[in-house]
Amino acid sequence: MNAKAPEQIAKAAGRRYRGVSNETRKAERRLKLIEAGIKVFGSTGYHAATVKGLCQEAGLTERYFYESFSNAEALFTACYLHITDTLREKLQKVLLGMEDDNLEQATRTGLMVFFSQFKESPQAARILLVEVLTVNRHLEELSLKTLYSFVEMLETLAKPLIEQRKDGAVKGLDSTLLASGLVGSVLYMAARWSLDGCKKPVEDVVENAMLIFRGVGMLLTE
Amino acid sequence: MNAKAPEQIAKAAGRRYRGVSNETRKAERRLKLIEAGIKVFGSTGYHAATVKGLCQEAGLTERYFYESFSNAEALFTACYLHITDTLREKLQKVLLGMEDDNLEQATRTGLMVFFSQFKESPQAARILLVEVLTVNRHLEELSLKTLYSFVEMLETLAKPLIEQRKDGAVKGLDSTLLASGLVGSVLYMAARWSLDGCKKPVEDVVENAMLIFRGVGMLLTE
DNA sequence: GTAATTTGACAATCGTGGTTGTCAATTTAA
DNA sequence: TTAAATTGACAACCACGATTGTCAAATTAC
Repeated sequence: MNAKAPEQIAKAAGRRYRGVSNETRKAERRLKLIEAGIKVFGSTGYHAATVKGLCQEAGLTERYFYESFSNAEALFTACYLHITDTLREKLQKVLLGMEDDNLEQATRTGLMVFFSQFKESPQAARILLVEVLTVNRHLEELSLKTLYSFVEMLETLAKPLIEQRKDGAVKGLDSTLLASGLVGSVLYMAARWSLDGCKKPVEDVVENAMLIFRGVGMLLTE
Repeated sequence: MNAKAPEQIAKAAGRRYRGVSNETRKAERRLKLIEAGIKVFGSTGYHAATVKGLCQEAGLTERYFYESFSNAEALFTACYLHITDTLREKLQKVLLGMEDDNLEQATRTGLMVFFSQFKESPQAARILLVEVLTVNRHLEELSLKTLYSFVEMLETLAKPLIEQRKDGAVKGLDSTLLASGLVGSVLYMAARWSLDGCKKPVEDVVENAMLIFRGVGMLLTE
């Protein structure tokens, strides 16, 4: 008996309030909570956050917290996905318009996007890099998968270079390991930059990062 | 009235038990707790750890926990310092015997020490890199200082290279930023390696890391 | 041997925060 | 206008773990 009479369906859909539909209101609240989550989790840290505090930051009460999320972990997960999706989208957008043969320019652009996003929201950066590792096993694994997806982007970009080296001229070369190293270098440069208040212009930071990428590229090609 | 009669001093010193002195027993318990802390904090994470659990792992009861540490944070701090001190010692020992002019060899040796330690105790690695950032502000700052001290080691090693570049041929070069990037690359390679069960021989991992270092070195010298 | 010290096990207390429940005020649909 | 839905504020309940306290068994000093 799951079928419902028309008026029951209408009832389930809820009524408009302040001019907005039920679903829209709910979605707005959810988004507010995610934004508050990024702010709170990213500044005081996941484990110092409380449901009450998250609600206060979002300007909502507990009732609406549990409407959208079953607990703080669930909200955190939503925040994390929100951040990675946004970043991935931005990266893909700029990389799609790139020429295949201009690896240097593609790299530079990708780095620019990353560091800009980082400067824009250090809280998001902290969630992305640190907090996610300390919430639970599930999120730790998710983070590894995500990191890996970025590593793969890098490997795809650099594929031409590595192919040339299939002859084994660099003994024991492990492209995944290498790409992980490059990703790590970017993250730590961003961390240092952030600690110093992001004073140095993004362009300069990118140039320093490019030094590392170019160095590796040079060793792989010559 | 802080002066004590001789017998009171003797009393304060405690009596021997199972053949060991008071202070020694206390020190042994402290060490046991630190070792248990590294194991527990490094596997289940700082925030999932409980005092009872730490005591159980150490084979001691709460009484002795509070004898040496006022709370879990205090134990964590002691664990962290234990790890960094050990690592720093090891690094300094191998680097002291190095020739000044053989930068490549010094770097390789340093990396070897680091990756070996990492393989030996992934728990220590986790504490060093992740957990420390999520305990409290104080430890976060301590971690930054520590990281910075390693960055400085690197900068000192590489000083000759960077001096050559004082002429500004590399625009906007920032040695601290660059060194942070290199440290980050090492850490992330270690993380990836660890995730894959540390199957690949340390030597190979070091070679891949050397690729990044050598690349940077090359760009800085030529 | 005996009293004092040390240890081990564990109960008792207490504070914090997650989750649920209540009620009055606001807004809507009719 | 009026009943129903929605919202906001906040109290109530509950679970968990930190810290302290108690007591008996083991060990020592004399």
